[in-house]
Amino acid sequence: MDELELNEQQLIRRDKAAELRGLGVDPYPARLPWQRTHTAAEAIAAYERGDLPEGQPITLVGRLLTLRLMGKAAFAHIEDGSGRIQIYVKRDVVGETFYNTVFKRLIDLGDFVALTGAMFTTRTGEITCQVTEMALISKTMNPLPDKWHGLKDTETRYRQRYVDLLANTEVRAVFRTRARIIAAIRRYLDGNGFLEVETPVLQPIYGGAAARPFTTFHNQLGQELFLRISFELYLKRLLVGGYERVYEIGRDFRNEGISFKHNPEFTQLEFYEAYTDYHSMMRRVEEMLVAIAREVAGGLAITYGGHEIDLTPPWRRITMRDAIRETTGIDYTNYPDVAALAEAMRAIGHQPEPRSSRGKLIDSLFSTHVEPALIQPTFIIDYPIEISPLAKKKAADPTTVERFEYFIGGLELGNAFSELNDPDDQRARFVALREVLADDDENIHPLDEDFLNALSYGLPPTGGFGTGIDRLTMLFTDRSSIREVILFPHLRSVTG
RNA sequence: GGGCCCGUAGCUCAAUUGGCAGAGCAACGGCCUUUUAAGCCGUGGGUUGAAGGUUCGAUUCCUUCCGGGCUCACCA
Repeated sequence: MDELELNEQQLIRRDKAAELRGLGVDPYPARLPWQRTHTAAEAIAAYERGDLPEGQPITLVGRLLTLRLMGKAAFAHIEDGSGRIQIYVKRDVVGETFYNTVFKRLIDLGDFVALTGAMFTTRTGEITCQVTEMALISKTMNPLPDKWHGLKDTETRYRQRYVDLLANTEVRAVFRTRARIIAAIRRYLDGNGFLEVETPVLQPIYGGAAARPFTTFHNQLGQELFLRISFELYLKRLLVGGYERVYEIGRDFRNEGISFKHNPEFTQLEFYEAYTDYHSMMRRVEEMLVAIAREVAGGLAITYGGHEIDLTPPWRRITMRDAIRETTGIDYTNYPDVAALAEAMRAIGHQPEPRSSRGKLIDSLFSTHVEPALIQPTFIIDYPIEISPLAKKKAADPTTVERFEYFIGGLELGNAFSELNDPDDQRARFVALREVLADDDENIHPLDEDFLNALSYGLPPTGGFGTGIDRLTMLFTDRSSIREVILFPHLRSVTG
């Protein structure tokens, strides 16, 4: 550690560690001096139940968080994984040498301690452990953030999440909720006959979404590989293989801009169900979200961004055409060519990107004027075919596909289709897409011949669905940025 | 990538029109045996993100760079 530049407080703590060693106290002992008998929460609950009579010794462990030193006695709070508990340390009880030298001078806020003592209630009514013996079990070399304000600096919170977590209990709660959401999803899908599977993260050909991939290289094979941008094409192969219901929860990687709702790697849930279509998928999504909400929100009413949201099914279903017509007055079916639609958009003050396809214009109209207002749960159904190459056409209208996205709190949360299972149509769509993309983008998607081959062996009529776990977590924890629900969000590396 | 905003002590934040860089918590020394944002007395702690410029004088104004936030673009 030669080149470490230590500040005053770090130097003092190192001196204290050295002094402890001089006294024969290891600041990082290999094991606890006493076996822990209770967590903080268990000790308080047991005392409240009357299971811990006055004087019965217990052993607690935890991090020292606050200290109120009053001469020959002190109150403090320690915190373990279950919560906080107050402790009371009296010089007469723990001994003068320990109290004056170790406790008062050499143990700091932030240090981990073990202690034995008995429970009692203070004059002000707080359940407290009166310490008879205490030992340092791990020394902290940095001061903790402000005990009242916590750690606020956004950059430090993300770069040093461990400090954020230890200082801000509400941040720990967010990631507990995230885990409960994922557990609820698994429980729901497992309980409904879905098989959890794992498909390749490293793929020779990427597909299933319109995103730029990260590329990597297998040295021994001399092969370029892509980090997956979706699971879709692999999961549908599994339905060809005979599984009727499959799902995967895992990481997707997209080499694109970062925003409050985009992280380069994010967690996705996709599930596919044979012998259904997008209408059944809507009912499944409602049912699954209800299961999650009951689990993590205790009911179907949640608050997001100051809005009261009611998740009670059935949710509103409206076609993209009607949704756009309702808010902008533009019925895009009246403008079959790109130029006319762009002109109509300019007439309402919208400035369309010059070289957009018709599908992109419609999408842009939608995301600008409709999406932000979709606060209550809403299915937007029936999308333009140009922006939906993996969805089945509507029988009555070949310009439109059987697809929905669902929105809650103004957030786009997920996407689903009646899966396109005609191999020839699928090939035609891939080819058309390639031409569109090659036109305005260097990002040319390779044709996945093996996927087309799989379709040629027969994919049953299938409903498929994908949703972002990170955004779901934003919804259920009322966070406005995806970085608040990813433990270690991607940040630019610090160079200078 | 574009636009706007931000970066001051370990943490949270001040600093008037360009005029001696401060407070609370934390730290250090002392008093205090039921406190809880404990209290009281005292002390130390700064490359004001970095580099350059303007000026008698820059935390403050200008330029470039680094990092972050919001936003736009991108995201079938």
